[in-house]
Amino acid sequence: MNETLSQPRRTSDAGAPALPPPRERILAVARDLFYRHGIHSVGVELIAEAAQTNKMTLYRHFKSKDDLVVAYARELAGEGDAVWQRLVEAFPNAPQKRLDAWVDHVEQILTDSCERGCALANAAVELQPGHPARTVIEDYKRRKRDHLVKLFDDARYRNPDLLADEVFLLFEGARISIQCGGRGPASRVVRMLRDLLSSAERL
Amino acid sequence: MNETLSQPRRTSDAGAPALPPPRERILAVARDLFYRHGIHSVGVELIAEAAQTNKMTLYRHFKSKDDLVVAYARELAGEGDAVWQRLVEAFPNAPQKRLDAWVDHVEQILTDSCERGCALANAAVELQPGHPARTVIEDYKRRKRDHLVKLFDDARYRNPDLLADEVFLLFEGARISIQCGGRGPASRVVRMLRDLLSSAERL
DNA sequence: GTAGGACGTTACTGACCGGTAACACCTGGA
DNA sequence: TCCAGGTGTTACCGGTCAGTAACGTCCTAC
Repeated sequence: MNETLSQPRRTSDAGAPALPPPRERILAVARDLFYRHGIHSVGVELIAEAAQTNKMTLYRHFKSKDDLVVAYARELAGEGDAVWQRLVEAFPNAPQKRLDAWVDHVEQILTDSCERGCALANAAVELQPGHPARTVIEDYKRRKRDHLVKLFDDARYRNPDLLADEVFLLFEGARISIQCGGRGPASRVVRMLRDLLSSAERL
Repeated sequence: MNETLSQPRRTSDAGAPALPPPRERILAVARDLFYRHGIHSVGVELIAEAAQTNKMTLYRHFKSKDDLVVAYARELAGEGDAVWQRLVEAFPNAPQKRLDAWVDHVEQILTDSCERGCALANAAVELQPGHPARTVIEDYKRRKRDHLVKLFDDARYRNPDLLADEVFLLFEGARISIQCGGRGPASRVVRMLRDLLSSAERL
């Protein structure tokens, strides 16, 4: 009845790999399952078990499933923002290189790990308008579009706003179309981007 | 106990507006509710009541909710195909006019009634891979892209495939972005389309 | 007018799921 | 040594939802 080691070990004293704290494990698992199967299709119990913990601990860290969903959206948005920050830090005074690096990044996203498109867009589809996570998503998408404008502005394109819209929509369209109809059109989007950027007018 | 007129009248003998048969009412309501609130968020009972009927009748016309979802997807896809068919019939030998009419149609879709983006794309997001409705959606999206290729080919564009991909992705991106972040970028997509088509190379 | 088919009504089942209570356990620190 | 906080375990509640059974009612066609 009295099982030793019923509680997953975090300290690495016994050769067993040290686990991150439960909150991190839960978020990591939620991220994977929400993305792969959708938010509505994944129950909290499944998440807790996959995170090697249980529902009670989950509810000690998140007030509700909706709260977990908000944290999920915030994490994704935070990582997206971090990408931009790293890009700016890596090329603070070389906007063209920054732009090239961003296109490479897009290419990598679209070829690896994009089976189900953009996780935040998918979440927006599943979540009713008014859900607290939706503002997180909408704010992030606006920020992303603004980052693009700045990127093209810094790279001295003539029409950064219009160009940003175009690139933004192409990217969004590529990811949504990957999951309904295959990679056909999306596979050529990187080539389109490069052509578009090389032929667009500059100051 | 014995209510007269408990069954909605279909015959138009008493001034009451004649109702379409139950199956049509159910599909019409499902279409509205699935689109506005998402498939998972709408129960069969709600659909039946909104269609002025009941769950039993619904299950006499559809084997299961999944079956209803498939019919929903098929209806949407069928209407999309009908648009193309009408376009071809209206301008059988005037590809340029056909193209212009299609752009007008896109403009109309994006300005009216697109609050929640593309219903089929949303359904694909909500439905697990392997759901029978997904093949309907994927086939339709592929067909749509092929129609675009033919449209640009008929209009004697130099690179119909690439152009079709570009236009397809812009349109898809516009609709997904409308529901996560507002109409900002999407509001300019029609202008982009016209610019793109007028500046693309022709034979 | 009668038989059959389509529809309405009520009630129910069984499963799932979000969320909570109560209690036992282990660990680290004072 | 003992306390406190974080965690695990079990069991449970209430609600929702897909799907079904049984029966009554109406309309239509013959």
